[in-house]
Amino acid sequence: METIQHSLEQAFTKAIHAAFGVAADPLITVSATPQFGDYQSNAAMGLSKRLAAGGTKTSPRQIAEQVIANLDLGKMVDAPLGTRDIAGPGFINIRLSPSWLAGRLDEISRDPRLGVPRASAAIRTVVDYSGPNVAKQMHVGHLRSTIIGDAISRVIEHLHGAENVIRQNHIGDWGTQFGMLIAHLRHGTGNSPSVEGASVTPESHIADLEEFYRQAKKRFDEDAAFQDEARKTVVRLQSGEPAERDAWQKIVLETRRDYQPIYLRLNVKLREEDERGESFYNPFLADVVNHLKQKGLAVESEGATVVFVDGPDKPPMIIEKTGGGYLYATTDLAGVRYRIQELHAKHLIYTHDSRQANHFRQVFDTARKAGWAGNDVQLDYTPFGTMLGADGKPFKTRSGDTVKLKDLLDEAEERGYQIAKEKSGSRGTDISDEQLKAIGRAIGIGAIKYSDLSKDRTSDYVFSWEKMLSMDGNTAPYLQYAYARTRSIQRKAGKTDSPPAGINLTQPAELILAKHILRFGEAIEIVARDLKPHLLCLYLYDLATKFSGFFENCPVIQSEEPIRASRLALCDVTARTLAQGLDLLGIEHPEQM
RNA sequence: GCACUCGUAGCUCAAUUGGAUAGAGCAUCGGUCUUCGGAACCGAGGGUUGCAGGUUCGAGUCCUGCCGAGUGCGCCA
Repeated sequence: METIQHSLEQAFTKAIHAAFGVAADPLITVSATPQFGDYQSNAAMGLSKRLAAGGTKTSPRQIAEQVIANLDLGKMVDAPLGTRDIAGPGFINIRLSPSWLAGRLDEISRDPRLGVPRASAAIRTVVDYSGPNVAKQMHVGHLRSTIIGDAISRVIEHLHGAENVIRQNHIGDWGTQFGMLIAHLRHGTGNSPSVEGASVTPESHIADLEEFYRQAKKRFDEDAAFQDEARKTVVRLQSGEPAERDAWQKIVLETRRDYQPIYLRLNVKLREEDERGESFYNPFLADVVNHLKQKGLAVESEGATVVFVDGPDKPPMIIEKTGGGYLYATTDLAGVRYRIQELHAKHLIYTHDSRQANHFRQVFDTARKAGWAGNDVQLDYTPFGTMLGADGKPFKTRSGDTVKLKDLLDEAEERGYQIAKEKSGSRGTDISDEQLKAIGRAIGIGAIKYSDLSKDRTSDYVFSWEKMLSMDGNTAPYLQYAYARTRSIQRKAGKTDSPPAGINLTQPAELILAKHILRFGEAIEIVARDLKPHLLCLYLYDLATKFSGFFENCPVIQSEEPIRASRLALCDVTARTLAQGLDLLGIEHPEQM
């Protein structure tokens, strides 16, 4: 099923071509205010200029007139457009027919995809996100990448099919820090992590490793001889020495036990098979460097092998260190090549924080010049800002430490549980404690994810429990509540034997809600185009708000048939759209709250 | 020093590849309703979109300069 916007685009493109013999984007957008109708075409002004450049001077309004004279919108409108639909400098306003909208909504109510079209040509996409580090617990620094990357993946899956989206968890399981860690392990400190002790719980393992990491780092920073030893150890590890590899593997396994449960709690789809850590690319790195050398892109400089991406006078990208050893630029280059050549991806997306902007710009630029990423491959870096505390500084614990993700999720679930308990108590309903905990999880985890996803990812955002758990405004609980209300109405209405006789839109609030439901596909397409989940949040918030308006003004259960059936159907499509939207964000939606 | 990102109402955030009169929530103030889930509704005030130019029929959005905040910048990732 096509979106309304796309149908209008086709009709207008045809009309423009018929009138002027040119192909032009009709620039169809949703109208800002109802007085200008539902959609508008903004093409006439630009077209006037374009035709003037070709020697034909025509005013935008005249152009608009000729466009609508050639326009056939069929039953989408009650009457063909006329001069009264041309406004301002040459906007063409389109007011859709209520009966056509009702018929359309009827179709969508029977469509499992709710009017969201599949991509016309499926494109295989790799999404790189999360990327926790070995020997460390996940902390809030990983949160945004993990949930934004997952939401982007889900949306693209919905359009291009799950088989065309490959998640890649580029974990930090390789690199210089392992030289430090292994060297520190070998020298012994009296505080070595008990990486072999089966009697030790996974949690305490990780806690030990973190302390161990701190000690190793301290020693590395203070002791020049130790630094040298660490560098040599990395080289031995990277050339596959068994002793080093053994120590390394133990550390990796311990870390994995920490982050997989976190993904499950976050309702994030990353699994162990999505893992392609830095170590995975180890066998390809020498070849990557050789290839770049052969292409003349990589050169020796001050003992290292580098690519002067920005010219000889600017700091280069280092791909091999003095004395051997590769860096994360080399690994990412190998990743680009692997994803294109082996995974056959045509679209690579990297969801990492904005501090990596320069890094990815250099990697992409080099991958293009090296010939790995051709013109048929799209490379996207989708950066995001920092999570801030109420004080406007990076989010930390009161003592100034980074917040562990596990602790954050514990608190979210507890706060969600308290809300669920309080609300159910005030309503006097009978819900088991187990159910309350499940609802509390949905609320708490949903709130954390939604408060992040609902903001434009490029800017920093302020973390606030109070705001994200509010029942008012653009929050997860508000949307979850709206969903629960739709389901509550349906439950109260009981089973209706007769299938809905069709949807009728008579009240303004019904029409407003219906029009918005019909835009779901457009919203999803925009999210996929801009890779910005907050636009989906915005759509869902508007949907919930418009449902609320409908709910206030249009009695459902108390209405007479056939209005009752029509409104129940409206509730049902609303519910399913909310549910589908929240699913695409990876946020749960309990049947009752 | 160079580069990138950002600057919108008191606060937190929107504004569909440049479109018409810049919108929500919170907070503030005023009002309404014997409720299909009060976790309600209606209304008001609040803006020179950091500043100054420029491009355009049209700029919060694009360009230049300045101010302010953040981030990155040869052997960590």
